[in-house]
This record gives sequence, C-alpha cells and structure tokens, in this order.
Amino acid sequence: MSSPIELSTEDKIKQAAKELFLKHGFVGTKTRDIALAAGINLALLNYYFRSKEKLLHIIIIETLSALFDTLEIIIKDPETSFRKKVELMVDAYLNTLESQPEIPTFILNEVRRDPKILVESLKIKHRLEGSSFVFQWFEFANDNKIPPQYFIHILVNLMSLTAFPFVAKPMMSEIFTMQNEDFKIFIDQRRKWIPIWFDAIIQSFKHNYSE
Amino acid sequence: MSSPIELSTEDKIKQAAKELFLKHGFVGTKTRDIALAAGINLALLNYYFRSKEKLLHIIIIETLSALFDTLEIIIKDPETSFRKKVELMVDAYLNTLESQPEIPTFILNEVRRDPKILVESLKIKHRLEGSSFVFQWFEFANDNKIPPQYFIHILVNLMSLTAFPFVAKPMMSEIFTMQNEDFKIFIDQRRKWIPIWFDAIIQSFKHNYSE
DNA sequence: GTCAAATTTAAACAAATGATTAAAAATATT
DNA sequence: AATATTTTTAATCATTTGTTTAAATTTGAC
Repeated sequence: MSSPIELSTEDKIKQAAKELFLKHGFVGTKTRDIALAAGINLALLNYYFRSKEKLLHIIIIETLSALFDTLEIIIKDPETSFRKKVELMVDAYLNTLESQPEIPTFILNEVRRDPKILVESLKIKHRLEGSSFVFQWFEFANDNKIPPQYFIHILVNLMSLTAFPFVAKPMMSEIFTMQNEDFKIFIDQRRKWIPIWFDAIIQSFKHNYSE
Repeated sequence: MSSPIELSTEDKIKQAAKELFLKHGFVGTKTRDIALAAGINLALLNYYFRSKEKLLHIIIIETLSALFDTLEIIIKDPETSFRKKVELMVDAYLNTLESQPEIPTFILNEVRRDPKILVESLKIKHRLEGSSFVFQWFEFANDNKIPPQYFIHILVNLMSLTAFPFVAKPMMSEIFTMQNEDFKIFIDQRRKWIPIWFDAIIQSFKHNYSE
C-alpha cells in the first residue's frame, strides 16, 4: 500500500501507540498490543520511553498541540469579529476531529483519570487569558448588561455543540443506525449550523436576562 | 452514621459495584475493589452474579431505567407543548445528574466499549418512536419548511447542552478551578437557560434555512 | 434435633500485564 | 580491523485480575 520509507523504531512505536490510545484509551491499551502493532520487540517500548505512562504524555502533547496552536491564533487575532472567531474555531476544530474523531473521548477520559496532564502538558488557561476573544465577550456582555462571568457558559456551549457528537458517536450510530458516511454528512451540516445556533444563543441573552 | 438495617449480600455488592463502575468505569473497576467496598468475600460476586460483565449489565439497567421511564412519560404526553417538554426533560435530566453526575461519562464509555448494551438493555429508539415529542417537531418542521430529518440535530443539541458539562467536568474543574459547589451553581444556571437557548436554536432555523 | 440446601470462606488457578535483565546483534568510532 | 556504543531480542519477574474449587458455616424444612 504505502510506507516505502521505513520509520524509525521510535516513530513506529508512537504511531501505533497513538492509534491504540485513541481507540481504546490508556487502560484499554496493552503494551503488548502496541509492540505488536508497531512490529517491534516489547522491551523497546521501555527502552525508548521508559514507561507506558510517559509514552502517553508524549502522545497527548503531540496529538493536541497542533490544534491548540491553531485555536490560539484564531482567538488572539484582534482583527476578526467575535462571530468570525466562532466560525473559524468550529471549522478548525471539526477539521481536526473529522480525521481524528476519537480525540474528544480520549482527552476527556485521560483528564478524568489524571487531571494533572492538563496543567503539565497543555496550558489551556494560559492560552485563553488576555485573548481578543475574551475581551470581545466582555465588551458584548457589558453592553448588554449580561454577567461577564457567563463566559464559561459560552465556552461550554461551544464545546458542547462541537465536541459532544463525537463523544456520543457510538451511541448515535447505534440508535439512528448511522454509518460513518452518514456521520460525516451530519458533521458537515453542523459546520454550517453551529455558528448560527451559537449566534442565536448569544442574542437570547439580550432578551431573557433579568434579576 | 446510618444503615441500621443490614443490606442483603446481593444489595451490598450492587451498591458497591454501582459506585465504583460510575467512578472508574468497567475496566477501571476490579472485582476485588467491589468485594472490599461491599465488605464481602470475593467469591460471592461470582456466586450471585456469575461474572463481572453480568453484574455491569444489571447496574446499567437499574441506573438508567428510572430516568428513562420519566423521560418517556414526558415526551409521550400530548397535552404539553414542545417547549414545555424540553423544559421538563432538562429538569428531569439535571435532577438525576445532580445526584449522579458520573452517569453520562459512564454510559457513553460503556456503550463505546460494547454497543450491544444499548439494544439489549435499554430500548431508546423504541421509546422515542411515535412519541408526541417527535410528532410536534415534525409539525413545526413542516410549517417552517425545515427538513424533518434535522430532528437528530435537535436531539443532539439538547443532549449536548445538558449532558456535556458533566462529561467535561474534570476538565472544567481544572481549567476554571471550580469546586463542587461552583459546579452546582453552574448547573442550576443552565437549568434555566438551556430551554431558552434551545428555543433560540429552534427559531434560528426559520431565518437561516435555505437551499 | 436432623438433614438438606443455601451461603460464605480461604485458597488456588490460569491468564494477562508492565517492566527488567542479560545476552546477542547491529552500528558507530577510532 | 578492533573496540566501544547503541539497539534489539528472548526470557523472566513480580503483580494483578477474573474466576473456580472444595471445604466450612449458616439457614431453613421437617
């Protein structure tokens, strides 16, 4: 099929580990499965990465850093509107998830298993602080007398609408007898609609806030 | 503290198993942990339930059937409006999740691990079919020239906004340094807002549908 | 009270699993 | 070519884990 160039042992392990960690999670992946999939001797995993856990940390960082870098650029740009940022974020996010749909389930489960990986490996909080995106929200909230701390609902709603379908994919596939083809169509519909829905959500704050 | 009445061995096992399955998932829970937490001899687990897997199926059914029964009653009632049904569903769902916040992560992971449990144990599809809720959506979709098959987006959006925060709780707690207290406040805010946001989403179909 | 059935216990089994070791093989250095 | 270094291999360790077994204990029927 392909692979005319032989990967280094290290890369063969990482490639196999990433696929298996994403598919079955950390506990569900056995070091022997990784060795088998990578076509290497079991002991080489520990030789190159010391432990299964250390290998996981490397996979997490390598899997998410590209996406996070992209998102950071989008939310920091002072030239684009809040609305446009949402559109770009949804697009970037869905592009990544369309090729690696297991990412949300994987990362949510691993963070739950060991919350430290969030602080140590990725610095989401730091990336968010002082971004144009946050500033623009504060401006909108202030103009419309909405509590600015509702920002967390904004963020969670955006993540929910975008990422949740991927977490729920196995359940959806079963209930609605969806094939991968159908799921792709479904996601591409959401690519267009999520920014519209999100707009509607934002606007609904204006008319319904009281107290 | 409590428990003046001694539970039966069977119930002690189920109680311990439920707590551990919800907290650590099926693979993360060891039969010896269950036995220890239940204060029973390890062999009794197999004596009463045959296997860890059979025990899981029982826990899943017992954990979800009450909620599903409630939701089924709500969506079947022809007297309530679509809007009112959403409000009641969100309320019922959040009430259950507030006392058992691990349910979404648990059920999504177990369905992913073994999709059969959905068909065998719970019959979501069957419960949904022919309900007043579906009929009311079709009516609305028809009146506003929206493709009726967008119902799946409706359902997923509702699930996303309601359930996703619980799946993402460990991540949220870390990023926003939230305590359980803060999370409860956060959820109670959503109890009011989700129906409003959902309304806004529904209405946004009217103005943005084309093609 | 006796006996059969149900329940509980301690011990063990067999397989799986993350990691290590020591020797062999391949590669690089001089 | 000789030697040192790096990489790879097969074998083994020490735990962990789901389940089973056989004996002991308790409970219920008569």
